[in-house]
Amino acid sequence: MAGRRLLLVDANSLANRAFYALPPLSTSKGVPTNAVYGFLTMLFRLIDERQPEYIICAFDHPSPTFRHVEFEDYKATRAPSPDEFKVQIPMLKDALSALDMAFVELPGFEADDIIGTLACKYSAEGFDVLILSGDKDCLQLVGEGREAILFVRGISQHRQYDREAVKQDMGVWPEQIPDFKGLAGDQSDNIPGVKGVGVKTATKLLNQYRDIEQIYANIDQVSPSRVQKLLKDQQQIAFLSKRLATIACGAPCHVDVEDARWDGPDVEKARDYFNNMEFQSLLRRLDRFGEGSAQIPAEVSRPDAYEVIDSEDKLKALAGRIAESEYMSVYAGMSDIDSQVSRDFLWPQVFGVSSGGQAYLIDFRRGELADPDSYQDIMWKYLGPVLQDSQIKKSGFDVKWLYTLGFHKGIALKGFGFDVMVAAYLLDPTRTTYKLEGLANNYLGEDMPQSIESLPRDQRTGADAQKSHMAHLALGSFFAFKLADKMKSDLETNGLWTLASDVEFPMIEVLAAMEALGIGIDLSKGQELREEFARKLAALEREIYETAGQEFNLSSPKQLSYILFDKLNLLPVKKTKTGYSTDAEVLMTLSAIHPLPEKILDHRHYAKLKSTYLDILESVVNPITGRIHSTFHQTVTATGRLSSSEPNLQNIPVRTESGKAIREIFVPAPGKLFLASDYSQIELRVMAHMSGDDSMIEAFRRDHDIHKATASEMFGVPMDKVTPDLREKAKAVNFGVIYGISDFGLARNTGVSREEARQFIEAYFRRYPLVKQYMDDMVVQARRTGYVTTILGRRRPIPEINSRNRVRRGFAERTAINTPIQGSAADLIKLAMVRLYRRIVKEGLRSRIILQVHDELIFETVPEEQDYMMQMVKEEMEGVMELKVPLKVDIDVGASWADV
DNA sequence: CGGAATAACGTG
DNA sequence: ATGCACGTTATTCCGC
Repeated sequence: MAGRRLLLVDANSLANRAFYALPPLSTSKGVPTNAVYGFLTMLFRLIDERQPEYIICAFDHPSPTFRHVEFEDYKATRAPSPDEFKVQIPMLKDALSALDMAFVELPGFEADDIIGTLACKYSAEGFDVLILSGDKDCLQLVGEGREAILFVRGISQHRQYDREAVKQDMGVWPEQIPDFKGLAGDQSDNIPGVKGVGVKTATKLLNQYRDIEQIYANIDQVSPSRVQKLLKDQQQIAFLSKRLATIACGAPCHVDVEDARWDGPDVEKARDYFNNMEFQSLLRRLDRFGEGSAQIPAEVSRPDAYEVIDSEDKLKALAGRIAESEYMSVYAGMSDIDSQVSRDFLWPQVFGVSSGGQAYLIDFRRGELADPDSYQDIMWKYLGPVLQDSQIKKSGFDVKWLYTLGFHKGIALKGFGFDVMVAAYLLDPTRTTYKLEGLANNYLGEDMPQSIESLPRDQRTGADAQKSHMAHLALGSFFAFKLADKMKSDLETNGLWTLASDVEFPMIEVLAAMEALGIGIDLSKGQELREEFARKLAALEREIYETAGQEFNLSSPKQLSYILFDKLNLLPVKKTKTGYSTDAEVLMTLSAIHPLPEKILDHRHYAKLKSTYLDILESVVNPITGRIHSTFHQTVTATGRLSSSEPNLQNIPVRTESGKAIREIFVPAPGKLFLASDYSQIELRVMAHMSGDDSMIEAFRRDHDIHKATASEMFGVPMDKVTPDLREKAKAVNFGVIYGISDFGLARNTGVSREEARQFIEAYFRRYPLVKQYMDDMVVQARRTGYVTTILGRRRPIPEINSRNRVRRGFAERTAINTPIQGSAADLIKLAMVRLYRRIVKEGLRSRIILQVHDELIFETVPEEQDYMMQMVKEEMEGVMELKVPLKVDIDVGASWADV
């Protein structure tokens, strides 16, 4: 039985998180407000979700704590808070007063201690205690009747912790955390810990012995002996560290919980306060407090709280209800695990729809609708009109799939204004998966019924799994609806709403259209080429076996390694994790002293092209359309680029002759043409713009060959005296700079000495000083805010930027330099695609976008539109945004992909 | 036998 | 230690 809910808030840590997670918001008079605003946003979110009856906010007291008395260096490594933060603490207390919320502070104690004391006391009295904080310190308080909720990654996501979750995350149980810090220390609080004992050792020890006391009681059995000695030598420090890390549960803090009962804000006072602080969105939210959670029926979170639609009558009635409510949310998951629906363009047989606060499961697998030949017609007959009615506002999860199905039927869906999957990607493009259940947990703190895919293989059969999956699909539409509401405000607070509504959401339809149309393929030409490659490979294989003196598996690096380095005694060039490397670079080096490596390279080249692009042709050609329908993924890359798969059409060969032969297989439909348009040097142009470097901007404005111009600058020679060799070197530096290169990397790539490479880079930055400045700025921005942004405000978190590990930090720094460049280029081409798509639709053109390859668009067009398209596409792409440098687009038309 | 890890290589 | 972002292939390895 659930007790009364008490929410304990670590106000300082939450405000601190808000301060660093949000941009420096301020009132029109310049008073900083981001910490207060973020704090309230997070608090309100929790109140919405958990509806606590009692709320107490705890503040750190500015006086020294008992920990400072015991250990004067406590928290000594911590930088003092900036003034912009400090001034917001009193403001925050005013805010709480205005909201009629209780808060406490206590001389000599930190907020943690107050929370610990109250948490222990009231959980013992039968309250359900919820601890809200911005850092992990509070996790040690989790236990029977005490849960913690931590905000992670900015202010938009949070995670709830019970005992199990703490163990999973930290490796030890909550009550062991002080022991853990006693051993491993805590850099952020300057708790020393036992020197020489790290996270791993501490976890191991504590899983073996319950706590530090037990460890020392059995100290002679502790192994290895190195650890035993460290522990013996530093016993005092270990115990001191544990005391410092232990949150007090006996602070002299006397709060009567009844004084902390919270029945909602004093709306008048709160309105005045929010007006003063210019918190527009919170003002709007204020009105919602009165309504409570009435808009969301409580029973919908029960797995059976949905209505099954399994007859034509019910479907008809549902369509009517949707039309009346003017709002719907859709969630189509796989109806079963091995379903081929995506490949055959069939509407799923089971899917969830939600409208007017009610969840529905439309089920075409049983009852009178269960006819595989007609169910789609029935589906479109009743739902087609609502899906095409732009007046009925829609949201959903992974809407692109539905768009694709619609397009395949020749139907254009209308009214979709929000996609939860894409929104989640914008809020955090570095997630590995975007599954609805994970998002519901992270952003709403709610658990969904499990989908069949999320169950282990051996549990996927059976009635329970089916039941759960059906509930997942039906309620999924409702969770998508709730998430859309929540995420919209998250997007707004993070400055991502324009990007979402102007680019990414409209992009969904563009991609769906591309996928549905696909690209034409000359299968017989493909088979010919495949046979030709097979013949070449067979010949090479014979030669190789002869040269090597034996047969072996050519595609096994391990066996090749034996041949090269053991049998032929060639000298290894570099190592991999498991042995000697045989990659192209190594083979290139070795080809100077032996004939075999070059043949291997040749073989690898043909083998790669044949297996990756030719052997799979039949399996990826759709039997109905006869074309290849790749999937374009909008939520995969960390930078904002698209990716493509099944097959990947973004890495079709182009650099070699035999590679180009593969491009000839891709052909326009009869009577049509390909038109290709690519941005010239878009990343360098973006870098010139963002850095504001005059010399580089000037070079682009004069339309100079940029690598030549760079060579001229770097080597101090006139443009007409730049040799091809100097140009190549400058080109390598130009590319290297975009990636955050080192002298070592440049040397390895160009073949010059490291010292020479260092001089190149130095010369480069001397001539383009603002480029250097820009790179430094990106790293600083990442360090300060934890993320970097692109031209349209797309964000990428860079969590490792402050890592103590040099290698990780190095990667993070290069990522911080590269992402704004690569990501801004992605922004620009996506915006251009949306505009081009709209123009094509509006002007009724017969041309279509069929592919995007990062800086290049491929269209299928007709001869009558060729001239217009060439001019129009160029104009839209070059004019997509006014930068400090012109954008330049090259356009070509041809009868195959190889021709353009 | 199936899945994960590894090495290699195609593209921008 | 050592240049960014991806997806696909074949082999090898591990555990059932």
